[in-house]
Amino acid sequence: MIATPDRTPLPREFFDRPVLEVAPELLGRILVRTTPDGPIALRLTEVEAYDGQNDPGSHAYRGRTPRNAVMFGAPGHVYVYFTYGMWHCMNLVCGPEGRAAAVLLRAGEIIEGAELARTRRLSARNDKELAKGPARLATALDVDRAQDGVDACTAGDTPLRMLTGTPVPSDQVRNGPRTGVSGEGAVHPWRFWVADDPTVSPYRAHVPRRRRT
DNA sequence: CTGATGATATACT
DNA sequence: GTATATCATCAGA
Repeated sequence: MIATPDRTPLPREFFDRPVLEVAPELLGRILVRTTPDGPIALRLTEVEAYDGQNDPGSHAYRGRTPRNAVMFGAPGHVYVYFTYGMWHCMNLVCGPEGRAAAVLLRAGEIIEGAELARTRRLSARNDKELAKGPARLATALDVDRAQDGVDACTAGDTPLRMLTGTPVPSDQVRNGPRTGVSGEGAVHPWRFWVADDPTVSPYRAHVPRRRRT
């Protein structure tokens, strides 16, 4: 039989721990996005850990900027960045204030509100592709810089909330190098995903782009 | 299936 | 000026 997912919000203490502990435990949790048209719920299947303290791959590695300021704040808040001139990606801040660690939400399964997600993901050929990739996930959930800094742990009228869901047993968690990360940051196997899950994004090693003519 | 390309904000040299 | 925590689309095998 299939257990009913726990709809209790994740407490802030869950996020106030080392990011490498939090990241694998986020798999199987449920992210709820409240929109004017109704809720969209996503079961997380793939994440990556970024640690601003020691990690050259992290946006916070070289210090605070207007873009990454939320990473330096309290755990359990949402950090959203805009990249490649077109896309948004969504993170959850971990560790104590000042630590600047976060988990990038890379992929998931839409378990509620798929009809709303489809209207924002017209190029998706099936529902497994709705949130297969970090920018696709943010697009499907209608997340952009307007949600930067939102608290995902409060019970009020928040646009985004993390619920307990059904944690994935550790023997079902796989890990490997992070996608698209270059240099020394690429050696860390800090990408975590659910074994054999069809909504996990394909791995792509980082390739520097040749410059335009 | 693979590889090339354009879209161009943000941070950095 | 160059690189990037990406994706959609196209050409070709």
